[in-house]
Amino acid sequence: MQAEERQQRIEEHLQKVEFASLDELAELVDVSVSTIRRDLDALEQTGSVRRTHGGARLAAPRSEEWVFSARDTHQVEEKEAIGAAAAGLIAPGQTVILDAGTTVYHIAKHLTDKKPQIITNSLPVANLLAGENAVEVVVTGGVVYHRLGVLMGPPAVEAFAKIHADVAVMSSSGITLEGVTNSHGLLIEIQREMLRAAQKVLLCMDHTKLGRKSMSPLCGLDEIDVLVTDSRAPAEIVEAFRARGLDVLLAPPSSSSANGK
Amino acid sequence: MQAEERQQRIEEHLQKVEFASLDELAELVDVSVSTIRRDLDALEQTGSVRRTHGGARLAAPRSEEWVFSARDTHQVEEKEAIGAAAAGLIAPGQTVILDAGTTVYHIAKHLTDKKPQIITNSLPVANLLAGENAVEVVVTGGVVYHRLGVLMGPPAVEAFAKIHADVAVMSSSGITLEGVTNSHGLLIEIQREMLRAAQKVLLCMDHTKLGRKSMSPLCGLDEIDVLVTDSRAPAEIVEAFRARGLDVLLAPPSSSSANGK
DNA sequence: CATTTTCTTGCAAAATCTTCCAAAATCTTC
DNA sequence: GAAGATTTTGGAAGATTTTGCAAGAAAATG
Repeated sequence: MQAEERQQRIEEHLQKVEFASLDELAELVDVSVSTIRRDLDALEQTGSVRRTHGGARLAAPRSEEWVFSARDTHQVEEKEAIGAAAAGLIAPGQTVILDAGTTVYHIAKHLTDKKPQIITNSLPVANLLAGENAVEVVVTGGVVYHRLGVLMGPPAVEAFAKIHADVAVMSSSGITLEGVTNSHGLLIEIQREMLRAAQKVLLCMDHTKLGRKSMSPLCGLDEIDVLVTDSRAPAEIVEAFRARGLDVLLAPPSSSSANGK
Repeated sequence: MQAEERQQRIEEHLQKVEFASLDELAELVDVSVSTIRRDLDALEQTGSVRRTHGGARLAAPRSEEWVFSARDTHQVEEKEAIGAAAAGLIAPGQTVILDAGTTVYHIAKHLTDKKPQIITNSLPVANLLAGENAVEVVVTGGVVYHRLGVLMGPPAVEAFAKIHADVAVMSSSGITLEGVTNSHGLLIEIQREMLRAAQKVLLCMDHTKLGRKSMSPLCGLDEIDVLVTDSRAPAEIVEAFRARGLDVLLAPPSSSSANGK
């Protein structure tokens, strides 16, 4: 069996079981544990799998960007770094649209100093910022989509249709040279209104989303002003985007963090 | 089993039972108590779990982290009792308007069995019910009022103006024979629309609010269908309301309570 | 205040990781 | 095809981490 085939099988297996031990994987593809170690190292480089002691776990179960959970453990460091970097692009007092999605949630945490006016359709974000009284939060109406905490439906669309904002901070589940795509079709309409309402658009996504294409097309690259991603983004993809005139900001690994074990 | 998988299982278990002893957890994942201790320390670092003597509990039991829960140390038992009693007046599948305010929040907790459709302008309520997928939650738009998590302003008013509901569950800060009053002037307009939209109106308030009058008049007694209060309500006031044709429901002290402490 | 339970700390055994090397497989080049 | 170079694989030795246990400290219980 080829190395690639093996790694693909490992990845597929992890899709099912979420966690697996080295022995389990070694038996699955019938090679030694040493080889499994090397395969997992390779898979970790691409970001799809994370090593643990004695085994490995899936880096991103499901199409997680929209599955909101306070204890989201996937690419947390990257998202934190993206959050800090993206917040640096917001000027104090600006009117900011915040999309739903876990990456944007991390950005929201860094915005309190800027005393912004926030408009959002994300319950978790509204929740997070509602306690800060330096921040004015406007929530769109809509039906709550279970698990995600996103407000959807006509009221949400209309709310964005009526307003104007300085910046929109958005995320999606894929971007290629052909444009930006999102896995969640029902959100597309709302996101289009966000794009329209904002003067400047920041698209924030961790490196695993680069080069990926998902179900529904959202917009072209020309509608994005800055793509904010983390420093593990493959250099050639970043270059390709830059060549197309897209401004790409690579968030440096969190040096600010103090919680490093 | 890997450390990470173990910790995830512990967390999931705590999601269900809220509290667990060390022995219970040790048996669940089949390791020694020492290891459980270390796992819990790790989980506590991430903030998802809180250690106690002899066990652990969920760090954030639901999202009670709302600011208002801090001031909500008053008449909690009464509010719980009112919550259970008022929930009994709601039929399965009904469309229910939920007001903001701590008393109504307690009612929301008892509604999940009824599979209702909820319309609310309260972020804490939306938050609480967003996780339940038997419940459909519609949120009005609006500006978040700090501390309370209420959505206010024209979008909130309009949202209620456009709809119709079977029941409105409301609260206010005072009721006398002259009518219902509320201390928060900005909410009055929204509450008037709730009254108008609903076919049946439940007014829920603990006994300390009876006979009190506060700043802004909201409506007359004839617009209320049932007043739900706790059993410590003064008998003569209750009689007076009943004499005026108002239906008064006295919630019995919570016999159901098992969460001592 | 005595008893029981739980917590901390230190340590040794077990499991796992890293690094290195030789055998096997694959690829070049002729 | 064959000889040599390169890559991949499996395994072993030593370093590192994790685990379970035990003794004394601290806390809860009545």
